[in-house]
Amino acid sequence: MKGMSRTQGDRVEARARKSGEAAESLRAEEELAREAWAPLFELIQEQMRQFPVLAAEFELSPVQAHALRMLGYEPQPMSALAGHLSCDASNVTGLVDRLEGRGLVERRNAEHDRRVKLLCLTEAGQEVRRRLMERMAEPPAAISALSSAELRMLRDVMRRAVEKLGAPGGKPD
Amino acid sequence: MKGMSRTQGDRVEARARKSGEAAESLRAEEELAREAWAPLFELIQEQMRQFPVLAAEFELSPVQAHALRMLGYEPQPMSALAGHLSCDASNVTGLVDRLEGRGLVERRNAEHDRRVKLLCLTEAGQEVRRRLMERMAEPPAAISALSSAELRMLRDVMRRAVEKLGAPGGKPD
DNA sequence: TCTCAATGGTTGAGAATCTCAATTGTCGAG
DNA sequence: CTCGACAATTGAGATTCTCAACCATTGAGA
Repeated sequence: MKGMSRTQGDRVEARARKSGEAAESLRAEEELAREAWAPLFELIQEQMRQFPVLAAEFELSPVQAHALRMLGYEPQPMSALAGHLSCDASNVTGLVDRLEGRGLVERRNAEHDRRVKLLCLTEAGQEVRRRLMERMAEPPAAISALSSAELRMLRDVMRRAVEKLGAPGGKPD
Repeated sequence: MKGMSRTQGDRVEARARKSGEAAESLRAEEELAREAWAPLFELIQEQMRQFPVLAAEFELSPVQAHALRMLGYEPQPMSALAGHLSCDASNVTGLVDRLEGRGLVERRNAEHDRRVKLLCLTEAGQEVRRRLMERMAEPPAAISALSSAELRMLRDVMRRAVEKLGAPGGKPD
């Protein structure tokens, strides 16, 4: 009921050791989390498998699509994009080269620091991104086949879940 | 295995046109599906981002990890793996070369057809796969932070959702 | 039986993606 | 002003990917 943010793992086990019943209950909850995670993970795998196909609809590689998604908000330095993509900075250079070559992205100099280059979408880039995001917002068959009641539950629970992630990118637009 | 992806949209609208009320209800349900999908998609993006890191824990590339996951059941021909990975057959050759080079996978000749080579995990491969799967079954913080009631709902709804996928790989083990 | 199109896998060319190490230009603290 | 830190780039080398061409085998039909 009170779904306070609860950093699990060690802390949970430490508390659990204080009482046999509590320990049992917590282990049950952990098991429950695994059970809930399993089908979710199935869906994720399926989506991961399809993502390259989806990106190809826009003649983008998976990484390019991901990058485009991340560049939707305000201009970001290359290093920030590298962070979002969890990859080396040197990787981003070539990636941006190709996106820039296609006229989807622009490098601009930051006035406060001449080392950094800010990435922003061009008009064309914004348009492609808009269509891409729209396409990605289409729920897959597995989801849209659920009943209204199920959808409502799913929505509410998942909203509460992602709230706890700190929500690095997803609200605007 | 043709175009399952786009089914719902058009068909829903076609049915909707038959009745004003029904149309409204269906549009509402579609909107609901989008609302439920959005936070789910957030989570998926986050997991996709983390997957390479997770695979690296086992010194595997993302594709290798995915392949290992798919090879858990019975021996499969290379073409089947290509299908699971949604990639060209020629791609699988090199991939399997490297996995075989590491002693995780074996090519065996199928007796019923001398063209096909069946892929099976070695002992070492099974062990790595076991640990990999165990690691992937750990729910992320966003999920395990939910309450028991929420987890139960999520589990039940998601189980019903993935049932409709035909479940190509996920039960055994 | 012989032929031949289709199939499973491999090879080679070429592009994109990735990491690591080294480089260049810039910033900021001592 | 100097020096370590930082942003981005470059270059080498590995992996992943697609496409086209290829080889061996299969299965079916003349």
